[in-house]
Amino acid sequence: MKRIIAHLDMDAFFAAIEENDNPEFKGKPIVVGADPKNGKGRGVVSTANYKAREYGIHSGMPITEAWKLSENAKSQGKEGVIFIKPNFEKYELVSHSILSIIKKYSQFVEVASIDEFYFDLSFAKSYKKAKDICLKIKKEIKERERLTCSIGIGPNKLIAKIASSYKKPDSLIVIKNPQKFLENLSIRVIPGVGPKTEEILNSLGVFKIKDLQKLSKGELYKLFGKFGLALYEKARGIDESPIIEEHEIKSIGEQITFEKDTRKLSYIYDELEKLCKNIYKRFKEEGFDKFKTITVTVRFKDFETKTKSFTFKKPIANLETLKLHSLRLLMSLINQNKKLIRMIGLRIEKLG
DNA sequence: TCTGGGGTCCTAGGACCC
DNA sequence: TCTGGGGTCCTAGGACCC
Repeated sequence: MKRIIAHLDMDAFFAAIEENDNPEFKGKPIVVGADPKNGKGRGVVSTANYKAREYGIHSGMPITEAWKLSENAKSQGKEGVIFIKPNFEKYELVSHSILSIIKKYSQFVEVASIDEFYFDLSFAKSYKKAKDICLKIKKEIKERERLTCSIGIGPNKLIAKIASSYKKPDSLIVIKNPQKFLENLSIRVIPGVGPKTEEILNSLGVFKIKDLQKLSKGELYKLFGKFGLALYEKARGIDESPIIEEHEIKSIGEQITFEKDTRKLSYIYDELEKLCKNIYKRFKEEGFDKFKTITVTVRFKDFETKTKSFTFKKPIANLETLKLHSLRLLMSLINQNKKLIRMIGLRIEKLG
């Protein structure tokens, strides 16, 4: 049985929602992300709308850099960027609405992130019919939420995913011949190939997927281990991974970057206590009542990042124990050196 | 003035058990 | 002349994704 898989990716999701909610933003460059604080803010761009992308702004970029690009644009008589803090509760509601639309058309849906979904359309039996279904989904999302999305359709999740991002925004692409489709694409479009893997492959003269296809399984295994074997398959458009309808929660964590690097212990303790309380609250809300492992992270001024974790012999259930042990782990990390601290984080795992 | 916050998965060495 | 060997858990770090 040949599968037909679709991947739906919302276009500039957070920014598009904000545009809809604030008609006065229409047609203007918008950045959802950290507060730029006149060029002194800490954090990055979460989503830039397409107008802001024309200024060279993109997600992941330091917010200070986006702010500078906006100032430059203003000095050239162009419109300044509107900076907005993200409202995840709001985006979560829209995400649920999108999911409910997709579920009207497909029984098997995977929520890959707040703005990405995989779904199975094998029952349609042909790419033609699968495409018609996706056109209807796009139309319904447009009518109900006034948002556009890009959809890729192919024989598996890998191809569907690459296809959905091939011609954003507002696209719908069917890939009938994965081999040919992949040939001239950059290795970077393969999920799991990030900056490090790209650099290693580039150094071997591998830039496009057709170059990658020339490396043997053995060579890739030597370079990347288990991931290398997966890469061998991906380069050929092969991917048998299933649609996962329910993702189980494996860990719950939070982190906070301070406005200014500090070593003021009373302040750092207070922040750690807040992390404990928030995480514990979410842990309870998710219906868990036990955890076994605590991991504390400290990022120093120079960005060096250390973690320390501790696993209890028996599962733990109370907030006081979390506070006590996270403080103990934090202290041992802080006492490793005298550097100012930029960020602290806390995560609990082995939930039950 | 660089570099968020929420996650998952993998690796590698050492401990420990049978 | 010998220092097994496989499985699993814990810990720290790193790559990657949105």
